This record gives sequence, C-alpha cells and structure tokens, in this order.
Amino acid sequence: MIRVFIIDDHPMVIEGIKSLLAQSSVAEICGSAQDGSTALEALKSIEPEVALVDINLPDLNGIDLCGMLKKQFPKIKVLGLSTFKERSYITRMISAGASGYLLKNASREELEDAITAAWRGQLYMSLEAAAILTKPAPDTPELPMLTAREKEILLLIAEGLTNQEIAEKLFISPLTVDSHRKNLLAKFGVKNTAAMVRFAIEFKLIEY
Amino acid sequence: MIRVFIIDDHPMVIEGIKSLLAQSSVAEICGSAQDGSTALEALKSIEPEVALVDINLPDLNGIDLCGMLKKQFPKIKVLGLSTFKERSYITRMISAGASGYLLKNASREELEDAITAAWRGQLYMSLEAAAILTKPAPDTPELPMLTAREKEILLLIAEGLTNQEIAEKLFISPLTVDSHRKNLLAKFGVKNTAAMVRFAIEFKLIEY
DNA sequence: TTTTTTCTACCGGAAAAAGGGGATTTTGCA
DNA sequence: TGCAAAATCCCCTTTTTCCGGTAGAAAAAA
Repeated sequence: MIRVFIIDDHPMVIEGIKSLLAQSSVAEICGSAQDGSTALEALKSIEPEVALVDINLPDLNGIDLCGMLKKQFPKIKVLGLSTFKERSYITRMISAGASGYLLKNASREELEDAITAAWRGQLYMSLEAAAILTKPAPDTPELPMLTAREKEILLLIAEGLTNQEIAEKLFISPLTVDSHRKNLLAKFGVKNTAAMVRFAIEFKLIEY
Repeated sequence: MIRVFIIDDHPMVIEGIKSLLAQSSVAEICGSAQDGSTALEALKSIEPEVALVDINLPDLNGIDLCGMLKKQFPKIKVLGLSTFKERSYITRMISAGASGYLLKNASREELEDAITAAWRGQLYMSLEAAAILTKPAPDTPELPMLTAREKEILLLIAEGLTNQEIAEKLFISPLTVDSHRKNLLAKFGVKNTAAMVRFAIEFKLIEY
C-alpha cells in the first residue's frame, strides 16, 4: 500500500480523495493538511510516499510548497492537484519537482494510476494535462525564474511602492531595491514597470 | 432526512460531500451528476429537496443551470457551490434563484446548516460569502469611469509604452499623453503607473 | 444657449526610474 | 572547502514620470 498525504484547503476534496481511495488496494491516506505550514509540520512525523498538493493554498502556493517539500523531504513524490489546466501551472509544478499533475475531475483509476506512477518514480500526466503540454505551439515567452527576494520586491512594486518605500519596508538600501528592480526588468525583458506588472499578473507570478 | 442531489464535475468533490454527509442525521445524498444536462435528466426521476450546484460545469455554468432548475423543478432548493468567493458569482447565483452560496472549504457543520436552511426556505450564506456581500462600499473602491481616450492610453501604458511613444502612435503631443496619464492616476487614486496597471487589470478595465 | 466634459496642449520643477557599469558579503550546495 | 548564485551596496547619467497648476477648442449635456 502506498501511503498518501493530502494537502488541500477544501475538506470536501480531502474527504473525496479519502473516499475514492477507501476501497483501493494500491494506496491509503496517511494524513492531510489544509495549508502549507501545517503540512510541513505534519510531514516531520508522518512519512508518506506520495503527497497530493493543491495549487491553491491559503498560505503559500502549491508550486512553492512543492519546492519546499522536495527540499526537506526528497523521498516524497509530489503530485500537483488543481481544478485548472493552465499550461503555466503544469510546467511550473513539474519544474518545482512534482512527479505529475492531476486535475480534480480525475476518476478513481486516474488517481490510482497517478499515485502508483509517482511512487515508481515515473512522471504522470492526466490526459488533459498531457494534451495541453503536447498540443499548443509554445509561443509563450519563457517566464522568468525569480528569486524569493525578487518576488517580494516585485509584489511591492506592483502595489505602487517606490524604491525608497520598499527599502524602508525591507530595511535595505534604496540602491539595493533599484538593483533588484533592474534585474527584474532584465529578466522580464521589458523596459518599464508598467509592462512588468502586466506580465507578472499574466503569468500569475503575483496576485491581484 | 433531507434528500440532496450533487452536481459537480469533480468526482472528488462529490465523494467528499458524500463522505461528509455519510454519518449525518439531517441529510443524505440521493444522487449526483457531473454536468448540467445529465443532472436535468436525472432529476426527472429523482426528486431531491436540495441540489448542490457547482458554479463551474463543463457544459453550462452553474448560474444558468440554477435558473433552469428553478424553472423546471421549482420545489428544489438550490445551493451554489464554488471555490471562488467572487462577489459577482454570489449575487448572480442568488438572483438566479439559489437559496444560498457555499464555499468548497466548508466544514461538515456548514454543509449541514446550509442544507437545512435551504430546505426550510431560508437563505444561507457561508460566513465568508456573507462578509463579501455585507461590505460593498469598501470592497468596491469605486472603479473609475474612464473616457474612451483614457482607456486607449491606459492600454498603451500597460503595454510599456512611454508618453513619447504613445504620442507618436496617436499623433498627439506627449504633453497631452502626460495629461491623460495624470488624470488616470487621479481617477485610480494611485501614485504611480505600476499600481494603476494592477488596479486596471483587477477591475478588468484592461485585458492581459 | 449656457454649462460641463473631454480632448487637447503647455510650463517649471521635483522625484523617480532606467541604463550601465562595479563591488562586497552571504549563503547554499557540491 | 570552495565555487556560484544571490543579495547587498555604490557610482554616474539620462530619461521618464509625477506634481502643481493653466487653458483653449470641441463636443455633449443641461
């Protein structure tokens, strides 16, 4: 039996997966959490083989959580879980170290397949997710890899703060903020903040 | 026992609700469907007292389905079900005849409360949904009325063009563009372009 | 017809951002 | 331990935006 841990803020979904796997002979639920931080805490004692991670969590997003999970618990295979079949979600989840991407409309079979595949070390893609990854010509400009600090500053920029104000908030020099800003512009390949904010929202790097 | 029918395209959610209500003494699941048309078909024979309707369905959206349900089966009380707590969703669902709005992160108690309230003919709102509905003024910081020209310029600003470039594109003076920019900032009540772009996207004044 | 709004245009000055460098310390990871 | 990446700080120059006004012509509303 493959031990599975669920991280999703919706009790309904947690209960749903539990129920779907109740009579399963391949997987069993060993625990669940409704947000990232309690999940990270719980996983110290519970040691599942597979973790189902929702993309949308209250405290931190599933992609970041996936990265943290893989870092702290490299043995755990992570499966992305979401309602949305957006390309960027899937690719970012995979590049964060996930072993697959599962839509919430998955059937019991798909769920079991995904878990076993992940457990074996394979990469699982639901049919729909695979279709998205293989079909459309990716004319999408590569979304920049941002550091944690850059994300932080990008968020404050999008909120309308100036370098000076950001510097005060983060207790660093305005010059440093400006450096980050310049790096951000370079990474995004744009020439001013307005375009960058739009881009960042488009690629869901920042909330709004 | 209140008979409940679930319409949601996610088996996980259906199973979740079933599981949550398995030991319930107030409600029981009498059936489920994964899309609107099969639901309408199934409801001809099954006659539930309450229907849980997801906002996002593959064939038609939950709001339209709610309207059709209330028309064909006026006795059935409809409860909207969604991950999203967007104001428009809630209000549109209610005006379509729903007896309440339930978020998918609802607990067993909330679920039971919602079902019983709906069954009694009351209007149920989850705490979060109610919070959104009751504070309209602060929630909607009057989205600015923009003139056609202003929208045009806002769009170009969001694309990263400078006043100079916009002026060339529209065959007007850069000073004029700057005037519009200033008016836009004033209307949005923000102090720089970055914040304005974010606002504009938030209020769907510009696409991205 | 008067009034208001919108679009247009301008000025001077301050503030911030953008462009293009360089340099040092932390920190994570091999 | 030692490298590479990230974060930090600094310089200078130019460009652009922001702020505070003013103001005329045209179009729309009263």
